[in-house]
Amino acid sequence: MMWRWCMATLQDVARRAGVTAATVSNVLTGRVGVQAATRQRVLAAIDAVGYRPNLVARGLAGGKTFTLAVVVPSLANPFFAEVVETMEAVADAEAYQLLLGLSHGDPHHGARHLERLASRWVDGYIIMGGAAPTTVVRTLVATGKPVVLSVWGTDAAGLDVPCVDIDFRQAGTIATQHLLDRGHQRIATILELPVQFTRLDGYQATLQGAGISVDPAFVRSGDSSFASGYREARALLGMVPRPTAIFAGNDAMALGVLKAAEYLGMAVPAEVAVVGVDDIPAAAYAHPPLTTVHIPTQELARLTVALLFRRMAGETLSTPPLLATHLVLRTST
Amino acid sequence: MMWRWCMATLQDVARRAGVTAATVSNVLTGRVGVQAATRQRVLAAIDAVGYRPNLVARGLAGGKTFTLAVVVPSLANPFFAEVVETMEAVADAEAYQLLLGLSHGDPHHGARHLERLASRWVDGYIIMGGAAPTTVVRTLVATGKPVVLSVWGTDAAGLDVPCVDIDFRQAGTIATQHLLDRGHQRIATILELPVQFTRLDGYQATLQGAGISVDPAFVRSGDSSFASGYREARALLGMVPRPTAIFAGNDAMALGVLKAAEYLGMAVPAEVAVVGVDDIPAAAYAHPPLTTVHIPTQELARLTVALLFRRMAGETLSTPPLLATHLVLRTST
DNA sequence: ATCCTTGATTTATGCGCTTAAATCATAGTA
DNA sequence: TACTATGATTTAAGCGCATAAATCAAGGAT
Repeated sequence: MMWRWCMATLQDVARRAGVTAATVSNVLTGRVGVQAATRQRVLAAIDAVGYRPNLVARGLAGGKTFTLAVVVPSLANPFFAEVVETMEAVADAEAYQLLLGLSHGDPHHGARHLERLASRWVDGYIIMGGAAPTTVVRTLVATGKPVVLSVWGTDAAGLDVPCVDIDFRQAGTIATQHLLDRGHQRIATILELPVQFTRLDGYQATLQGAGISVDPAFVRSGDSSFASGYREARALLGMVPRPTAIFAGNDAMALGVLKAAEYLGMAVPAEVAVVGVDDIPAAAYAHPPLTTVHIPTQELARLTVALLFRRMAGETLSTPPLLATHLVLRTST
Repeated sequence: MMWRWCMATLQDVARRAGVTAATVSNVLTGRVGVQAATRQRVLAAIDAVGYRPNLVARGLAGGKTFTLAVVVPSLANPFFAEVVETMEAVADAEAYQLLLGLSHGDPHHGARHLERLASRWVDGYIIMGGAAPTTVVRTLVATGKPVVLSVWGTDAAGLDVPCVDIDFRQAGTIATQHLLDRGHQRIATILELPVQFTRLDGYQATLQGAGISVDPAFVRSGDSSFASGYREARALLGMVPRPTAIFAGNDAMALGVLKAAEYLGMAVPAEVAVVGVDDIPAAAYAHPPLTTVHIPTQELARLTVALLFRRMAGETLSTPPLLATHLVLRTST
């Protein structure tokens, strides 16, 4: 027989207090009234033996594990790291803990996580950034388990799940409009497609709104990495006529653009203006400090967890409005 | 009665295969031999009903939860984020999942996490960067539960726990020696004390080894943030005579130093050389790209989890040698 | 004094699984 | 043929807790 690290059990407390386990359970849960005197004895016994409820047993008996699953593409991305950080704080305040699942970029990996998480009877699921295939999410939702998606993108529409998301179209609009306001006419963009499609949409609409036709050659595709930002910027800045401003789909790529400009000896923002999206800490330290569209990560995290709790409480809820972004003006534009 | 999201149970499988639950359990665990024919029927039944073992019940019955606790100061720090990322991958390969606990900088908060994690019967604990008070760790260890510390610093010596750590003294030596090699004589440092004490030690020893006396005014104290690096660098670079090189205890502060130099219009590395510690992604994007001492986060994560698994398997192990660091030469020196 | 109501406490059962011990079938030995 | 050893399968018990149902003890109304 495997040895258990002997912690005191309900039985131990009950014996010591001269009552039955059920009574102890009652004072603990408060579901059923207990006389003041016995409650005192029980409480005394509890801290006499140093009793701590066993959440495994409690989970099996009650069907509630006080665990939230958070499935995320990666923590190497500071955006997700920050969001998870805040989610943990919010969950913690409600005595929940997070079971972490990383897809490391492979949705099927995320799917395997979900399967195992289901075996664990987690109380609710948060799935972010396409960390699992939509079909898998659909079947998970079909089981009736509480699920909330976050930064899921466009294909969440068909799903019957609340999805907390950022208004990335607005981000594209804000960034592009800002560059227009600065007097730029030839504005290029580097985006990870199709993920950042809405950003492209905002970009295109804004240009067209200003009566500027979108040059397909000015729309480049990256993979959200610094390296791809650098590579595409090198390409863009070598064109004739070259763009005078670049809107990058995220800050990592924008930093790559800055580096490319530096490499080419082009002054920022004099010769080329750069704007990113995210507002990661490194953006502020960049050279020059990066103008970027701030994404409200904390608000996103808080809202996501809050919705999940409401869903767990039985509410049927719908997708909330997209969270607004705003420009953080620094000196790269 | 609370409703369970009805998943198939062992009973269902057993009924369908015409055997008892124990037999199904036997084919699942493989602990006891099962005849090939019945095994086939059981396996067929399993995927006929779509059975998934219930890890909660399994945990209660078997005392093993396939869960690892990871208690970390913060994910906002990219160092920890990267480590956790790798730990997750390693644990995942062994079918373990991570229960995340963040102390958000307050060890007592970490302690509360540990307490709750104990109630969950997690199979093992990884505690990093002083995310819980040493005394609490000591009592946890005393219960016999598998614990491995990581980047714990000096006060782990008294504890009877393996502690995976980085040779930060070496990091200090490498950085300082590199600056000496570059011909610098007046080398200042910005460190978070007492956490980064060993770095200071390496710094001092190296200077003394070179016959240079350590000027106390050149040793400044920061809090590992960009802002503190900036602030202290402003102070240092205003001194007469001013230092010609600055060794920052981590990259965030080093980036602050770079920014301060830029603000003061001082060329890097011509007028002041800067070296950091960590090798975070942003270091490569900095202006100029930051020379820094690389910390092997992946190796750290892998080794920590590997040790924990060995400890969980019953081995009694001791603290492994400190992990070596190495210089990443970029253009800030 | 009797009955009923109300609230406190206990009894009993089960959550889904593991596992030691018991039972059963089969083949091998004398 | 009877008997034992071997391996497959089942039975039984329990992990620690929650909870519905049963029991018990008072207190209030009649």
